[in-house]
Parts: sequence; structure tokens; C-alpha cells
Amino acid sequence: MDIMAGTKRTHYCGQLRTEDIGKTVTVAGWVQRQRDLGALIFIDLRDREGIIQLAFGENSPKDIFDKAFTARSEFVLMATGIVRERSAKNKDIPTGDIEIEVTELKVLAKSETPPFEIVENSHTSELMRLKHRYLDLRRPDLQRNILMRHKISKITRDYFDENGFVEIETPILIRSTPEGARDFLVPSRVHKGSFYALPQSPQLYKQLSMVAGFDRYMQIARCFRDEDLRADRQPEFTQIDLEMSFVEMDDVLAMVEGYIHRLFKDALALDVSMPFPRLTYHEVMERYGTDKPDTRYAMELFDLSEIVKTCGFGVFTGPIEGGGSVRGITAKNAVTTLTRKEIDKLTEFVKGIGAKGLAWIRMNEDGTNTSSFAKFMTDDEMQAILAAAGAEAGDVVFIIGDTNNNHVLSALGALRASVAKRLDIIPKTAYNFLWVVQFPFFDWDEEENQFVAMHHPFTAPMDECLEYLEADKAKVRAKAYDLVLNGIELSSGSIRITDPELQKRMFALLGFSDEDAQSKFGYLTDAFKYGAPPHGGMGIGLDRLIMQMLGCESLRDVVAFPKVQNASEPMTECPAGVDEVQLKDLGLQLIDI
RNA sequence: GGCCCGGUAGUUCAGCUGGUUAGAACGCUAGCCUGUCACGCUAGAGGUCGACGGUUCGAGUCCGUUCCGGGUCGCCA
Repeated sequence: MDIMAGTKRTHYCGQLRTEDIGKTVTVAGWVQRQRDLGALIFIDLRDREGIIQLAFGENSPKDIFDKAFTARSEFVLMATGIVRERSAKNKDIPTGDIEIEVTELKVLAKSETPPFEIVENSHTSELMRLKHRYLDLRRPDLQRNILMRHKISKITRDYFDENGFVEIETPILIRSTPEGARDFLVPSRVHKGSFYALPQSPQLYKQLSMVAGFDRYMQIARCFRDEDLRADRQPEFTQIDLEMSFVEMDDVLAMVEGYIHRLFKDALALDVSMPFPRLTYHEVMERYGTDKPDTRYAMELFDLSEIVKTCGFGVFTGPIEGGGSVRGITAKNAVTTLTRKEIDKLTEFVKGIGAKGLAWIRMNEDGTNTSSFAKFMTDDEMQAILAAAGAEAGDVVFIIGDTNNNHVLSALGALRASVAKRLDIIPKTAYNFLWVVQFPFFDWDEEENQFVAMHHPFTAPMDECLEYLEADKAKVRAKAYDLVLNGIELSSGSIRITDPELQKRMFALLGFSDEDAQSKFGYLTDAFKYGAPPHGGMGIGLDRLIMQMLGCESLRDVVAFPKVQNASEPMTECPAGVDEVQLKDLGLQLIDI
């Protein structure tokens, strides 16, 4: 093995160009591939910027040539030589017109044969890749993702700095708040039997920063939730956390729109059109059946309740009499894709998410149609349904009814997304942002049998709802807003309650006793006694944002060292047990579970 | 916690209604090769078929249990 011994790298491999021809350069990197042609050897040397070809031939000193001969994949080399034009050019790579005629070669590290090839678009299983994440991260696509992530963070800090935001680091060891997701707990050695929690978000600290007078706060904050994983959910994730004083909702939205515009411009050279559409919660639920609609395609919901309420079909009239609704969606030009067999699958799918069943009409190309329920309908009723559905030859209409209107909407919303995927009608390159505003303040919790805060208990109700807070909880709307991108909830925020009296009322409505509220959130409500500026903010899911910007399928492609589905990390094999001494120090004892 | 899919060579996969010695490609090793760039040619090595148990004359294949991975529902204020 050689040592650097004072040799300095002069260029990144991937940055050399024809302008560098004739220069003596020193590069360093990993062997992508060695091609031995007998009297000629080529080595593709890779660093984070790309690949350069090293050439060894009849002019090479023998010891250099011999070293090149023994070089294998992923050896770490440092090569000095003269950049020259290639006699045979490679149009496929940016450095394809040049190569380095190597005059000095150091093998800085050898490598065992890697368990998988370091190439773009690896087909290797994710588990294998994650066990050797340091190799996986060498692959050009992940290098690009992580470098882009850095760039996005940089733009983010720049933008908010330019707009007067102060980055404040809030604590990672905090008090457990029993609201929302499960906390990760950290036992205290000094206070045996007591625990810190890892923050689910810096919510309370950022609000206290407003009380403290910093006026505008931001943080690229790590957050933790001990819940099950998904492709777009990790137990630790990063949030661009914001809070602004002396603002109303419009001010926060405008600031975030400006940020998104700047980010897409600087990182992707894309002009995102502003302002983003604003839809009320009620409207998106009625039109898309979800509070995070993907508006890159239409297929909007329609309401058939008026049309079918007097028909003779109990599956439709029953839900309406029970106070629910009958609604549908129309899948355009879907009749060939959505065969009876496919529709059966979709029926199972909606049943799996709580629908009683799925009624359908297939509009054949010849103008006839087949349907699961035509025999229960008069021709006039059928025509009225088709008219309401806007159905034409080639379309497939789906209808769901339920006594619970929310079940109808959410089932159709999920069906809409599933059908769009099957029909492959989602434009890949579009970025459809929209705001969802006027969320309900309260959400009925069927398990707890009581109203809970849909956002969180510090969210301010809309001014016009103050008069009936107690009288009609279901009607109360919040100064809360979500930013949705292509069907993904990117960001969520609100204007906060700063009036201690109002906060007291809200706690009472949420079923907290004074003592409860004081013990859980006393430090916040106490702070508000000493002059809290009106304030509001947002938390933007950085991982999901990057995932969207890079078109990745999984969060794991934009997180350097992610966890797998069972919340473990295959490389370090964490979580792991600890020894008795550590437990004893903490005053902990494990029990059989 | 539920449901669905998967686990065979270093890697990615094939392996039919159970039937001789479990295959391919890439990778790896060695030799040859003066312009390759997914170099080419020749030869070779490499497998407890995730694990355990069962059915059977016989199991990669069937059954049960379990472990691991992916997706999803619940969950995620």
C-alpha cells in the first residue's frame, strides 16, 4: 500500500475537460472498472463528481503499469499524469474526450470484491444495499441525491436568512407530551425513573422563541416519532420548521410560496407558478375525497344522492335515509384496462378500507353498457346517473354509498388514486402545489368517543367561529393550513392561540381539566401571560420534499442512513441490547414481555 | 397487530403436476489480447435452495411454525 506522502489532489475526476489538455494533474478516487487489453490498461477512476479514464501503455514505467495491472474494483488510487485527448472518444460521458496518461500511481487502499456492483440504478435488494450503505452511497444516483439534499438545505438557510429568520437549535431531550404519536423515551441516569422524550417536532420551543422576541425562527430540525414505517415515513425525519411573529395566515403562506419558488428555481431551474391554489378542506373532501389531493389528474367525485334517493335500490337509498350519501367517480377511457377481474380487485380494495361495496358501470365502445346494478334502476334513473357522471363510451363509473358520508368520501378518494395509478394517467413531470385551508378544528375520535384537536391544541380557531365554539364544535374551523404537492402532505401549519383566556376555553373543549392543562402545557400557557406576540408557522417535511423533487419512490433514497420497515438499521444493527451495568446505572430492569 | 408479495451461487433471477449431478447472466480467479470504455476470447472456482419441523421411497418444489425484507391498513396531534 502506498502513502500520499505530500501528494496533493489538483482536480476532481469528473471535472476535467478538454480545456485541461496538456496539464499535469493529480486525481484520486475509486476504481470503477479496469480494462486490461494486454499491452494497454484502462482504469475508470470515480469520485463524487464523476469518472475519468486513466491510461497505461507502452510509455508507462514498468512499476506503474504493474500497479495498474493489479488494480481491482473499488481500490482507492491517486494518479498523477498529463491530460491528453483520446484517440477513441466516448460520447456518453462528460470526460469522454480526454484521459490521463499516468506517470505516477499510488494504491492508497485495496478493496475486497464488493458484495454488489457500484453502478447507477442498482437492482440489488435494498437490504443488501443497506447492510453496506457506505458502498450503496457510492453509487452515482445516491451521490446525486445526497449532494442535492445538501444544496436544498443550503438554499433553505439562505432564503430564510435573507428574510430575517434566525436559526435556533431547540433541545433533543425534552419533556414527553402524551399527545399525538408515540414518543421515543430516553431514561435519565440522574433522575432515576424519569425519562426524556425525543421531540416529535420543536413546536413548543419555537412558540416560546416567539414569546422570547426573536420574531422569526427557523430550524432544519430532526424529529422523532415511534410509529410504524412506510415508504414515505421514517421514525426520524427532518422538518424545515418555521415560526413568525405579528403575522396572519396570508403572510405565512406567502413566505412559504416564496421559498418553494426559490427552491425549485435554484435547485431544479423550474418556475413554479404562484400563488398556489387555495382550496378549503370541505372543497377538497367533496371533490377529491382526501385532504391531500393529487390534482395532476381530474377524476373528481360527484354526488348522486339527489338522483338516487327515490330509486328502488336499497344499496343506494339506505345510506341516504341513514343520513349519508351516494357518490361516484368516472374513470375516462378505462373500459379496456378495468376488466371485470380488475374491478373485482378494486372492490376488494375499497372493502378493505371500510366501504360496504362498489357499484360500477362499464360504458362499452359500441354505446351499450353493463353494470352491477342496472336491473334495480329505471332507464330514466340510469340516464340521470350517467349524465351526472359525465360518462361517455369507454368510461367506467364507480359508485359508493354509506350512511357515513366521510366513509364514502375517503373510500372514493382512495379508489380515485388507485384507479389513476392503474390507468397510468399521472403526469410524471408536473408539480401541482395547493393549499388546503379552513380545516375543522375538532375531529371526532370514534375510539375515544370525544372531540380531539385535528391539528394541535395551540391552533387558533377562525375569528368568525369564536361565537359558537361551545355550541357547535363540529362547525368550528381552524386557522390551519396544509401544503400539498402531488397528493403528498408536504407541510402543515397554523396560526397559534396567544390569548390565555382563549387557550383556556379550547383546553376545556378538548376535555383537559385545568390541572391537566397546567401540568402538560403549563410552561407554554405561563409564558403567554407575559406578552405573547401573535404568531404562526409551519413545518415542511424536508425528506418528502426532496423525494418529490428528485422523483424518488422511497424516503430511503434521500436519507443517507435510513431505517428499514421494522425500524432497525441493518448496517449497525440498531436498536440493540445494552449491558447490565448500563441498565443498573439508569435504575432500569428488563421484564419478560 | 391485520392483509398481500418475496427469500435458490458474491449479485440479479429461472427452476413445470415432487423424480438422476440445482441452471443462466453479471461478478470473481487464471491465461491470451495495443485504443478499450458493459472491451473481447478461453478455461475455472463458486450453492446447508432463509431456519426448524412434518408428509413422502424421494422435497428447492407440498404442509405447519418461525425469522428476515418490501408494500399496505391500523397507527402517524
